[in-house]
Amino acid sequence: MKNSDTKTKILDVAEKLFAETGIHATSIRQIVKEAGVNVASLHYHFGSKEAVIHEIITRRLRPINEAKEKHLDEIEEASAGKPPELEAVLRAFIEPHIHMHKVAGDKVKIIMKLMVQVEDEAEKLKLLHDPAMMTVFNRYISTLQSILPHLSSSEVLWRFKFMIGSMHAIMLQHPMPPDSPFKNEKENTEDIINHVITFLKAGFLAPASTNSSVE
Amino acid sequence: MKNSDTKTKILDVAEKLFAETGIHATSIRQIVKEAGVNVASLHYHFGSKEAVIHEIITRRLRPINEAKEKHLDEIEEASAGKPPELEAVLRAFIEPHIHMHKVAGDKVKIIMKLMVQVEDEAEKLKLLHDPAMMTVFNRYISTLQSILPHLSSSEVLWRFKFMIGSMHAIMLQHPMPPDSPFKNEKENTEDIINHVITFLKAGFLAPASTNSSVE
DNA sequence: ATATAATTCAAACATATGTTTAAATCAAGT
DNA sequence: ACTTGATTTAAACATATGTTTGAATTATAT
Repeated sequence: MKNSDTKTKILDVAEKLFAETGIHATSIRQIVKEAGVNVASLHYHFGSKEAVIHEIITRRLRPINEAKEKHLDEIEEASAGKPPELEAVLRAFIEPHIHMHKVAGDKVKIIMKLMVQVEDEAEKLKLLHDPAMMTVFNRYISTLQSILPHLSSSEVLWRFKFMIGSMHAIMLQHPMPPDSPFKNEKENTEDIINHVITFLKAGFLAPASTNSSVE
Repeated sequence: MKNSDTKTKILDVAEKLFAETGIHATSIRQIVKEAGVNVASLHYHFGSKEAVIHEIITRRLRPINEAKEKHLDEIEEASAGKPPELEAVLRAFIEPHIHMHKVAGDKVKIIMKLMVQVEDEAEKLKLLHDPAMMTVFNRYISTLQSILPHLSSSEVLWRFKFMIGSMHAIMLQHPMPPDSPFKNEKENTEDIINHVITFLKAGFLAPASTNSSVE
């Protein structure tokens, strides 16, 4: 079927160009040229450039969310009613991202950037409010709360956000300047996961922060 | 002096519009219209739209970096040769950001987004490699390493990056959907700082993560 | 008051953009 | 072979974009 051939070719090329040049700096003409298809063909299949962006993001995010959900299912089943291990929950949440990062390489970088940019754009694409994604988020937050009952729900949510921020830090690969004495050696995926899990586990297990307003 | 009047007016309006509509979705015609100045006046003062973006970012980032540097100077002086307290170092790094967040409000949001977007754009603006900023970064990393000598320099750098990611999480204010049962109550600045400091302190104090490569 | 420089302005420039049109080509079923 | 619907194509469309021009205006200093 030529149909899906053209569609996936457009998505693949667009994703690559977005990652290289940036989303707005990439025109649909560049995309169709490198993909070897006609400009009207893109509109025929997707309807608009925005729809292409949307599809690129969801295509990557969907399997991540499914993996996250599946992992949490397994963990909950294994722990049989009792709150599961914190580390297991953190790994379940983080590994799908890092794994995708490993498979898709720098393309993931643009996904994260796209999400930031998309949030920027008057929220025309409400990907971040995607119900499937939010359902998974809420499940994880609930589980974390059950593991850490002494923390207020607000504090659990903050720590959850810090976790996402840390993951972004990994995937965006904030650059250090070439002349900086501090560099990350080339580490394998497992090492990076260990780094972040160690850091986050300690962070989540920290005692409740003092509240300035009460007393 | 009219000069600085027009310049700052352009910067103020541009910053506001970028924050509302996004950087690429905002044209210089919108900017000059709302600022009440002529389109050529913008080019006269700044030379290009890119230069405006650059100036908006540096204008906000400069005082933050200066505060960070000043705080670290004070801490080092007070500790007199010995490694300073971890919490003091973390507060010195984070408070200037949060404080600016308090003063500039949602405008800060766009600064963070701008930095992500700018990094996107073929790195024409190399703000993230700004020497002043990197010097401060390196000083903080060195100080953290001296406090945590048992950690490899690579692990210190990772935790430093996780800290930046957590700060981004605060400033970008990752939205939760309106119907989510999990929300952050309206908390004051001090509470948020306490949340993140508690989290980060525990994370930095975590033992070294196990390395998968050496046995 | 006059000369010089800085600034503002309306208008035009050049072009890159996302999108649409309508004809041509291809695929599949009868 | 013929018909129908899906797909691809070249070309045109409409317009929004950042930028530049050159004259007009304003500020500054002699």
